[in-house]
Amino acid sequence: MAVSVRDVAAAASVSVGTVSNVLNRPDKVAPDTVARVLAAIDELGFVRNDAARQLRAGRSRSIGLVVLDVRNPFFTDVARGAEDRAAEEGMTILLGNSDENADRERSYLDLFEEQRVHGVLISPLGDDESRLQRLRRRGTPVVLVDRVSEDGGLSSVAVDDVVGGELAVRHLTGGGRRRIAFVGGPTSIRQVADRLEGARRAIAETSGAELEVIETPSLTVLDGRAAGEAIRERPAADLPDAVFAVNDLLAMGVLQAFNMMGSVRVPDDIALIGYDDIDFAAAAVVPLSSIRQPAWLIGYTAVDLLLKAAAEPDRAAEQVVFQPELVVRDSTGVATT
Amino acid sequence: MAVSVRDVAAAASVSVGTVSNVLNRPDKVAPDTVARVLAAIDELGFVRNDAARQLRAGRSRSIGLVVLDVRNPFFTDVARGAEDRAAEEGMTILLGNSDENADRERSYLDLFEEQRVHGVLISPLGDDESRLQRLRRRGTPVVLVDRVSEDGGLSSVAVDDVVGGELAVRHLTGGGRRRIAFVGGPTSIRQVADRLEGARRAIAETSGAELEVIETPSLTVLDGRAAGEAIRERPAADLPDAVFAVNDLLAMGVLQAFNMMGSVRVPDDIALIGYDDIDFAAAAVVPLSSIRQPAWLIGYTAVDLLLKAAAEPDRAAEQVVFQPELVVRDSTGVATT
DNA sequence: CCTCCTTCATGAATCGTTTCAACGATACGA
DNA sequence: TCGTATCGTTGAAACGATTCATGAAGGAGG
Repeated sequence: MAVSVRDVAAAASVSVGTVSNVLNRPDKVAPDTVARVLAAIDELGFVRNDAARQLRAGRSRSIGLVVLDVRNPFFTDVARGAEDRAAEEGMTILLGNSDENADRERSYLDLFEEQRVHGVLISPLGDDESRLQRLRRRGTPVVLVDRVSEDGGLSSVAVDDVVGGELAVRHLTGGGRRRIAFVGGPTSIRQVADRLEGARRAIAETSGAELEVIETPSLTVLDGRAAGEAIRERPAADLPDAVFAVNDLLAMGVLQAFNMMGSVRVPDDIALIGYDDIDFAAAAVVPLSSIRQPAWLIGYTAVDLLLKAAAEPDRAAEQVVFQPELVVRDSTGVATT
Repeated sequence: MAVSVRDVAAAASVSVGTVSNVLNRPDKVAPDTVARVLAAIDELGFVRNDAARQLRAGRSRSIGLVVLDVRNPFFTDVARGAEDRAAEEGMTILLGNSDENADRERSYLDLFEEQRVHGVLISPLGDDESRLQRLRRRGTPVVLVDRVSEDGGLSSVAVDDVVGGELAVRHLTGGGRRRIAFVGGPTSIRQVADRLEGARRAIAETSGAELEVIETPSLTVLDGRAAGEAIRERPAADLPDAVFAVNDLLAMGVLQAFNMMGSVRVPDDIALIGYDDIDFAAAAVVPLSSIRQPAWLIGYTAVDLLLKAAAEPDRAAEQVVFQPELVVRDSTGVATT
């Protein structure tokens, strides 16, 4: 049933070595031999067996990518960037979705290690890098995505989330807002903690400004909606005058909650800013101000780093940090009433 | 560097065969031998080489899944269902995103075939099943997802899209709407064509009802928004009184366009219904009526069929068809003015 | 005519795991 | 005491592609 190089070799009356050469270094083989082998391949319907290839090569030609949430467009954009860079080298991305769940994260790492992937890109859940360090020691390059290494032991490609948080809140205070609610969580996720830290710094530099933290269980539209509803229910005197949502998904949820009863107007009553600048953000009912991160570029660069690390195993860990950018839209605009 | 069963065997003073048995059939090995081998594995940090395993086994323990759009929550739900069923068998899902692009679809199929995946689940782009038929003839089971096989040659798990289209439009006409716009495309995608067919049938049974088809280049929020804007610009006399969007992403886009200027009220001026019933639908500014499909179950069932087909290669192709369900929310509700 | 290159092709060895026929040891029943 | 199960273990063969040392054939230069 299965057609192997051996069968192709027989059909083309050459040796298996020659078939392999046709496949991998056609220039080293006489043109008419190439043609003959190709014809045999075509006729027999030969398809390379990747497992055998990998076994021989020692490493697979895939790169594992573990993200926190596939449904977040930010991560699909990162994945796309990674895929594009990998494709340039004829490699593939294996996408794993940890869904902010430690067990799932671990099982993907185990899987990738058994697969002898070329390397692992990961947007990790907690702060424990020991598992990743071990992986790296054993010879699998690891690059942190959207997150800086705690102790600099691992390479990373990230955006400065503290600066991002500062940008967001400074924009709000600059627009005259003073009672700011930070919506996001869990704070065990580094990105959340950093953006909060940035928010605090921006608050500290404005007299009279205060920050209220509303922690959410995770970073989805539904959590945002719940948070938004909780805010909406408050007595008017208790309302914040601005909300900084730690990502756009949450922000969209908050916006939906505010809009639902028409009770809270954005930006008139409450200004709203998100983070990530996903496509949906611009297309929201009230176009959403946000902090843009170069998602595609992050993925692209991460693979780049990974390939370099794979080529020179002794290379020191390298940190690439991009700067976030404020994108102003209606949701933090001048009151339109 | 690399630790193999051979090293483990040496460290535990047993044969390689025994190590393999400990890994795969621990009950066939004496308890203290198991312990000794496990200790050696742990000490040496042995990790199975999946490539070698696969090579020996002839097939990988992964299942390839090609979807039209990873960003569509419907497909991530399908993927999740597939993943859950696969996990029950200790298998893995390889997720490929064709992005409605034939080249990408083809390259994923090639990749999966080289990987000797256990089978392929695919939500195919066009109507050409020959590539898939060939794959199947060569021994890789194929199951169509969210789509019925043209000639019954391939197994499939789908939802009756014609019925779904009928349900949607009948609901609109039942609410008194007569000038209905169908938004969706390209019609080369079977799901789109079928839902349109259903819409036409429902129109035919209502006197005075008419259907206008507004074709979109693809099925994204942005396309929906563009279509919505085009409708909004029309003179009032030319407006439809209902829109059936072929999926929720489009519907959300249409809704955003309608809301943006406040010029078109949903459902007062125009009723709107989508398809898929994604989470966002319920959470939209105007909660969206939609046609629910059992996404998770589709994925789960598809893997189930695949596994059966893999177990008995001569099994006849099997078609599973689920029925769609109408979910009524505000967007088609009674006018609230 | 001989030597030295270059170009092509060969086929055995290799990667790491699993499988399976075979075997030694121990126990059991007759 | 002698078969005969049963249990645990062994080690070689196999999976299929790639690599690489080896060598054959042909051409150029002297």
